[in-house]
Amino acid sequence: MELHEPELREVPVTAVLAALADDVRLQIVRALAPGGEHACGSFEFGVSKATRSHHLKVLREAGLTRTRIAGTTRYVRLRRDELDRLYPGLLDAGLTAPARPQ
Amino acid sequence: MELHEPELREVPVTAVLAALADDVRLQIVRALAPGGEHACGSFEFGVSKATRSHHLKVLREAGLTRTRIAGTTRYVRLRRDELDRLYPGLLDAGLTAPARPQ
DNA sequence: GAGCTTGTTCGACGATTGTCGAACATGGGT
DNA sequence: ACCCATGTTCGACAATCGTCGAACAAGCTC
Repeated sequence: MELHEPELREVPVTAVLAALADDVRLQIVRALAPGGEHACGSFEFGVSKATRSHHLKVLREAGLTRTRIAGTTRYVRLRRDELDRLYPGLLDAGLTAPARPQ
Repeated sequence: MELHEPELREVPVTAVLAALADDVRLQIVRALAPGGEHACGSFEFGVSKATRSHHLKVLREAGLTRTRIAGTTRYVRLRRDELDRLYPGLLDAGLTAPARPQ
């Protein structure tokens, strides 16, 4: 299985921003933010697993996450260091903002 | 004429991010970034004026810009201070990144 | 008032996006 | 070998988005 994990600097900024501009994906990023690996199946955000798989693909191809395959499960982690180096503050903007206004 | 210019904290982060996740709008923001007011018509980015008007509306309703009406022309400016206070680093991420990778 | 300039609004269109169930692939267990 | 668990991929669908030309609105100038 080939996983497409682009270099962050090769991803257009608009693609990174677009990847973060979705509620479900932002929830995934929030869950990933404290660090460590999470199994894909551990994300329970009220969408089907097809949809979840789609969102994880968007995040990965935008250079936001990295995925490790172990047997049948896949572990995802945030590329925080790279993100913070290339776009300092961007991640924090999405993380610290209230999920919903007010 | 009523212009809808929401409080920034009342705008979902995803809306702010989505507003920035477009090439034309990012070019507008870049042009606005140095400061000062720009007439709407001063943006020449290869789109029709209908499309430009649409993008400026998206930016305004996402809380990114403020518009002053003077006669038949409208002057737009970036809400930089508010943006930087609420989402430090977010604007810079979009501004400092190369328009196109490489 | 006539005409020009600036900008918005109104369909319309094609493309993209988020969502799902179903089918498929893969790698354990027993 | 068979089943089960974990994920991906494949249509399909509705909704949203970016785009345009045409029509409209409002204000300036002569």
